[in-house]
Order: sequence, then structure tokens, then C-alpha cells
Amino acid sequence: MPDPWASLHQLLTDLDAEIEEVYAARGIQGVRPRFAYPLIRLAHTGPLTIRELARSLRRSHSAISQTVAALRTEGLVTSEPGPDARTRRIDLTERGRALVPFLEAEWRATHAAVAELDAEVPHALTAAVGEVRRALERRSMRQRIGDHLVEPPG
Amino acid sequence: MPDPWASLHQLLTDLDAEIEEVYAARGIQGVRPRFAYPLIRLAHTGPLTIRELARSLRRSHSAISQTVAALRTEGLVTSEPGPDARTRRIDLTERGRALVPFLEAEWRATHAAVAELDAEVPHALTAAVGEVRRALERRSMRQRIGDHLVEPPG
DNA sequence: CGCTGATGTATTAGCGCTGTTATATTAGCG
DNA sequence: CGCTAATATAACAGCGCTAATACATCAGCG
Repeated sequence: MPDPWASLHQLLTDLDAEIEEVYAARGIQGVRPRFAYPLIRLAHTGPLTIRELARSLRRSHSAISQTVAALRTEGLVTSEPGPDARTRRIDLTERGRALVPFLEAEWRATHAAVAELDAEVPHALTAAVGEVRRALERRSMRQRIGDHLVEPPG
Repeated sequence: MPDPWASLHQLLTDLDAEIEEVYAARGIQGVRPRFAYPLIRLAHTGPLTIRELARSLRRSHSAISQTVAALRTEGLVTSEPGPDARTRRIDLTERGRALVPFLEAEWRATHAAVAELDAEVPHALTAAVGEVRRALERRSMRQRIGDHLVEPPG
């Protein structure tokens, strides 16, 4: 028996793998799943700096800097010095922009699939996650575990 | 907006972090969360080979080999050549064995906390995961996404 | 009897995902 | 000039995986 949320972890891993398959089926090369959201975001907002993009995606600027470096390597974005020469404007290349319609379609389809799934089962996963989050705000997992912790003598 | 299961991912990450806090609160050093299950398993089964342990924990033998190497570095297990010189018997050291009662207590407490959580919310997470799994066996995520995929013209 | 090739086991290199901290660079600003 | 802000990069942490390698074993064959 693995840890209590191993099945949850496995589910996530499997879902991610299936997204990759959707990409592969479309013959999309060199686009890792983590690339999709930055690209979609940039398509909507126009050029952003690293920090703006990071805030927008709720990641650290360091993490985004690394992702953007990878995107640049794949020729999906450019990074031009901005009006303030400290900042750089991250913008889509033609190739990056061309990808966005599909990525967005996949994004919407995935959301729809999740919604379908939630409606199909008695215990909707999305609802469960939200409820657990709120329950943990009331009392943390650490506290809950502590309350149940019975240590054997010795 | 992150990907559809970003919140799920975040939840997992947070839960793992809280387990670490429980360890830290007990002053346990050098024991990463991934160490717990191999140690507990070995305590129940006695010495196992890498492959047996891997099967037992449903991990790749490669992953377990690496974990065992880390366990050895921490002085928690030994790895002696077995009767068949192809294999090695992984066994607990004194230090490893001494840890097991606490790790098991934490394990039980965590399960109890999860059960409590499941009972506390309208949509039990554990149930949701199982139901989603079964739903995906009926129709894969890949298919579901494909069915909802509407690509824009161009 | 000894070699050969198939199989099983373990390790290791390299990669994926996530993130962090620390440091260097450069620019803006008072 | 010195402080602050933005970015980039290196090194590291965690989790896992596959594929290649090394080695042992064993069956079969000449």
C-alpha cells in the first residue's frame, strides 16, 4: 500500500500523460505541457515581462524565467529588451502564435472533459478538492495527523 | 488560471509538506517522506530484494534502487549479496528498525486524518478519486478530450 | 565440459515534472 | 554613488520515469 494520496498522485500523472497523447496525436513537437499556459496567456495579454507573466500564472519569477528560456530555445517566444531596459518583453513568435488556437481548444476541451467527469460521478472531484481545501483551512493536516497520532511505547 | 488539476497538484504538494512538518516536529533527521514506505514494508516482510520491494510498493525497480541507495547512505538499510549473487537482500539496520514504530504511527494517523476529512466534507476525496478512475476506464481522458475538442478554423 | 545466448537483477545516466535559494548583471532613481 | 528592482543563471531540492549498462545465472548445444 502506498501513501494515502498515492492514487491521487497516480491519477494526476496519468492525466498529464493523456494530455501529452493529445498533443502527440496532433503531431505537435517540442511543446511540453508546461508550455501551454504561458503561451495562451501571452496570446491574450500581449507581450509581458517575466514578472508580469509570473504573477499572472502564480509562479515564481525564477520558475517562469526558466520556462521562458525553454520556450525561447524552442522558438516559441522572443525576449526583447523593453522600454525599461531592465525588463524584457516576452512575446510570441509566429510559431508560438500558430500553436495557440490548438492549445486553447485543447484547454477548453479538457475543462469540458473534467466537467463531464464531475457530472458523471457521485462525488465530483473538483468539488471534493475545494471542500478539502476549506476543511484544511479550518484545521491543518498537520494538526489532524497530530490528533490521531498514537505512538507505540518504547 | 492554471491547468484544470493545478489545484489538485497544489493540494498534494501541501499535504506532502505537512507530513514533513510532522517528521520535523518529532526531530527526525535525514528521513525523507519517500523513505517511510520502504522501511515499513521491510519491517513487515523481512529482507527483500530490490525487485520484490519494487513490486510490493508498485514502483519501478529503478526508482527503488535509487531510494535504497539513499537509505543505505542514511544508514537505514543494508544491502547484502543474496544466495543468488545476482540479487541483494535489503534489510533494516538498527537505526532503520527503530524508526518504524513512529513511521507506522504516522502512517495510521494520516490515514485516520484522511478518513476524517472524507467524512467531514460532502464530496469525499477518496471516493471521488476512485469514481473518476472507474469513469476513465470506461472512457479515457484522451477520448473525452477528443470528443470535446473543437478546433478553430485556420 | 565449456562456450554462448537468453533471462533476471541491479545500477547508473539522463530526462521529465515541480520548485527553491543565492548570486550576478544591469538599469533606474534619488 | 549607492540603493532598489528586474532579470538571468547556477546549483540544488523533491518526486518519478526509461533506457543503457554491467553482471550473474542457467539452459542448451557442440
